[in-house]
Amino acid sequence: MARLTAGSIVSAAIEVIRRDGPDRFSMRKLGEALAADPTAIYRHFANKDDLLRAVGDRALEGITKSLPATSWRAAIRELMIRLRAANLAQPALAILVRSGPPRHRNEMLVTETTLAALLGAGLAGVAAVNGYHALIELTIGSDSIDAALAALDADERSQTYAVWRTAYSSLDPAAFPCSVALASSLYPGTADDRFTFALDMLLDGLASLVP
Amino acid sequence: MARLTAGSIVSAAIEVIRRDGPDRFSMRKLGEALAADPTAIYRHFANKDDLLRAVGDRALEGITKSLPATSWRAAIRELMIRLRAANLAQPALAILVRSGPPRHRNEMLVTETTLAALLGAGLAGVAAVNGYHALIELTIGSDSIDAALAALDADERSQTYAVWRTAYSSLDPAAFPCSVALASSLYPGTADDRFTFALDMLLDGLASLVP
DNA sequence: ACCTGAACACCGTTCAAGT
DNA sequence: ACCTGAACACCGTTCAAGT
Repeated sequence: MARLTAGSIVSAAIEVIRRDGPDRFSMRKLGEALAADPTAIYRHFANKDDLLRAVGDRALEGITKSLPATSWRAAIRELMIRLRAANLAQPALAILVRSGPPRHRNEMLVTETTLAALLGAGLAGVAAVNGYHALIELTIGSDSIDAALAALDADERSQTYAVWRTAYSSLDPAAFPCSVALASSLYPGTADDRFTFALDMLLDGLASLVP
Repeated sequence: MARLTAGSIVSAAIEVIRRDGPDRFSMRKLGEALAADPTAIYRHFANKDDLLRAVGDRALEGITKSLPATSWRAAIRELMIRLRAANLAQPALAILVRSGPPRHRNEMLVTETTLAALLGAGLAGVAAVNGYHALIELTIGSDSIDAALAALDADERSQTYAVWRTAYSSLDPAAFPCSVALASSLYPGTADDRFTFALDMLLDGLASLVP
């Protein structure tokens, strides 16, 4: 019925993912949301991965705008925090690291902005590239770890953490002394807090490369 | 026919994953490998996730044995490199970070050994816990990024990187100057090299917390 | 040019029935 | 006690046929 375009398909996909969660997203459901046959989507995207990558790029819209200009470090820190937030809001997209070449504008802008900040800090080209890859590995990688729990509401999430802590505290203290002693401290704060700590530690390490 | 046990199911699953790749692993295929009905597996494992977690733990067998005793840093570095290697060898298992409480011995040992090393370095309990989470986020997270390419052979992998570099080098140099200038340097070395660089940077950051 | 609909080749999981 | 087999409720994708 409705004339399909790449843009309208992406918009509908975002809505379905938001409504049903990323695990329950399917081409059949997307077809239903578009009031079109699911297979019509294949005229505009090669396959589901191709579509999800376009959805992912839409989630990065504007991500490199108005970053703090105070320091290279503050700019990168904020960019990675935004990248993480975008990924967690649209999980299972694995923006920027899917197989297949990078083809979308916003993911390219993340790369460009990060490299520019590291070069601006005074890093040599090779060090800047290594730093870029390290930041992406931590940021995108941690998303894939946290995505499942991020989908839960706050209550379920803290219950989950409580169960996990209990698992560590019930271990044999002779074989697992540190785990038992620190069980109640595990999973401190929010997943965002833990990511930010890791990011700051990594940035500390990268800062030591600045001449 | 054959009497099924949890252990024999895990062994058969490892063989099927090794043979067909993790994406093509299914309960039906596992049933065939066991010469049993696929649904019989549900008598021994609650679901596919539960089974894969047990498979993952088998891949961690002995992972904390004979770590370097020279320093806390060397021990953790080696442990994380091994954890990454185990994850990449059995991808899609996301060892240590699946939802559901940690219940398996080897993943518990990774936690215990890491916490012990950080406490031994002189970190306070809270700092040790934050450091542990940071290390796991980077290590397990980077696995999930690299798993797809790790499954390719060396030739296909270097071709893939070449295509990605070309995508960056063909950008408009006015809008993407750093990406174009550094395109040929992107994805340097192996994915293992890039992970090790990131790990060393993170360990540098954590070392600065040692009193 | 664009969309439909049947079809192919699969999934994970449940549950009544068998031995 | 343990396993089978039918069944349910789905998947992604292809391709000949329609408009």
